[in-house]
Amino acid sequence: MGRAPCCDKNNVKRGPWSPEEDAKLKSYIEQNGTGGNWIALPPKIGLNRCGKSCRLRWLNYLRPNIKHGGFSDEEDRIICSLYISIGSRWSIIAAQLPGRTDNDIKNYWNTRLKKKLFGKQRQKQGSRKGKEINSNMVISNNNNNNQFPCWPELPILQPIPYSNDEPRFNDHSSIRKLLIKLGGKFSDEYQPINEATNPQYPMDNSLLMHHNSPINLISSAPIDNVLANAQYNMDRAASSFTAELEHMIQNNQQKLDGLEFLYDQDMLIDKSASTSGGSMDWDAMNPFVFPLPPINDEGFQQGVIIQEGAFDELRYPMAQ
DNA sequence: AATGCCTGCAACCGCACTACT
DNA sequence: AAGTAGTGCGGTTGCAGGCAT
Repeated sequence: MGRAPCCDKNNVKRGPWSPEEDAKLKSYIEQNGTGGNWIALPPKIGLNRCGKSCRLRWLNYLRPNIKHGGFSDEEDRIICSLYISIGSRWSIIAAQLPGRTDNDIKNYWNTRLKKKLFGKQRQKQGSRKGKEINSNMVISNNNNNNQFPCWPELPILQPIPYSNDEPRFNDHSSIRKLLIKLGGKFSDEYQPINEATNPQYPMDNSLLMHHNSPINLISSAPIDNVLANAQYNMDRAASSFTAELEHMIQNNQQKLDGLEFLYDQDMLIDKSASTSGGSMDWDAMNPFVFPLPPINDEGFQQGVIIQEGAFDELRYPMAQ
């Protein structure tokens, strides 16, 4: 027995919103707020819409300070970096991009960035083609031990002016709380790297075990330290991303220029072994568990490092 | 000009989580 | 503790417009 639907789908309007509906919803929320109950909202306004639909319309389109389209290079870079690190957690990625919605970013990634990344983009010469996106991409030269990509410094976000009664995640503290809320993927308190030896070190077990291959996070090996320091569970994101990446790599005999770091590390994708069609061995996937920077009270102060030039192919897909 | 394909985006769907009773 | 309602989220779908043939 499934749960009761939130509304009678046969008796609510669906599909695109009319300007009149938009105006009603916007006007009401601006004056009265959501009242904390989206389900109860449509009848109050006289809208024959599902509450969820109203919420979505407001969040993705009507609320103030929403930006549509025109993603900047910096935003591209942040999206790519965050996707590589945390996967398709669009709400978290959106929290790093003021004015952007998770839906927008998701669409942008699925329709453009992903294709650019893997060279499938049609050679459509838009105005953005010639832009450089590498200016802030740096490789951590002092990270000799593991050559892990790390995060470029992300901009300190200014809160979006917003006065309604919904919780927002534009400040880093809220983001941090949100991340913690996401099932312990981040520890409640950042602990320095040397606390990796602490047996109480918080870590989701699913990161430790995969395919019955235990990963010793307590080891003194630098890579383990890095993993331990990551403090978050990457199993889902890594699985989806690496599966996708594996597929792409299989279909691109040529190395992905600029993404050599995905190949060059000792433990990276074993291309010969990855042709089985099955899932990758977790040990081989570990390199994709890029350490997300510890989230401290200042928010993301450290960033993923994307090798300089790593996203040239985003801009200049493999010419055919 | 007509047709079919492709792309981008808005909106929907269903599940998971949380709060409340 | 269990059930229910509301919310948030990621994945998917459907459609309109652009493009290629």
